[in-house]
Amino acid sequence: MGRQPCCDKLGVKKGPWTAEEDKKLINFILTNGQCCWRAVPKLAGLRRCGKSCRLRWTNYLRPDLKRGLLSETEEQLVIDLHARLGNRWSKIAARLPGRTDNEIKNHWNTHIKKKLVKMGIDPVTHQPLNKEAKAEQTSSPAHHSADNHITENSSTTPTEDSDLLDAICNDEALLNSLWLDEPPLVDASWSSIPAGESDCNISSFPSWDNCSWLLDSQDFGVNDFGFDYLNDIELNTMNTLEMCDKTVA
DNA sequence: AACCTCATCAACCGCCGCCCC
DNA sequence: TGGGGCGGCGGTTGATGAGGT
Repeated sequence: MGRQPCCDKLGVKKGPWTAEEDKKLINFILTNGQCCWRAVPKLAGLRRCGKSCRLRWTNYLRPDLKRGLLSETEEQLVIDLHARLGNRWSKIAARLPGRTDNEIKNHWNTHIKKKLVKMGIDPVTHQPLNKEAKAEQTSSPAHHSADNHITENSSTTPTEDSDLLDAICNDEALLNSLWLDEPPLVDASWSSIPAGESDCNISSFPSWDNCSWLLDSQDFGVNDFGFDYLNDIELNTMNTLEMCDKTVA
């Protein structure tokens, strides 16, 4: 029936990734860049599906990922974007540098949904759950009521956060662009590497000269520390650096 | 200490749309 | 132009840990 599976199921490993597999995948992408995910498992020596490799990389190993809970500003932004875009997690994630669609989706399902219900807002429609809201429904778009509720219930939000959110929410050009396939509005993490620091042969990546920290500290994203830390790490990771260099060479 | 329940999140599955031939 | 291949997306699952009894 239907289409063929994305990869040969025989001999394809599933389940959680091991550190060894992560290393192989990182090394391969450092060397070759992101290309032809289907071929990656074979070339990288992994018994994994190409999709699995892509997912592992984009959701966990990518160096520009933030880890940890979403900040209040990010959460508010997710709520507002969801009110306008619905479950288009990738579109929403594109507006939150360092966050993945999977992460946002998970956070939505585990935290924000409950939060909204607690606030009396339907997380699907962003309309008030009580009936008196029905009149309002006819006169105002979904995002307006959601905005109002969120604003009313976020008295603890710092002023600058509100300003940022307002600026984003009121920027019609930005919102319109969400429907287009424009590049992210803000994604400094890939472009913040000062010129000259990157000797890497992967032009679209930030500097990977000091990448080997990743092999030992994969549970953290670059943004947990800021890029400056890379220089400090360099001194402490010379041994693993050598390993990385050998692999690249 | 042992068991149970719930929450979290990494990973998988299947569908869709784009691109190329 | 349509069929196949591939990447990407969103929904869902299941392993694991935390908290409660």
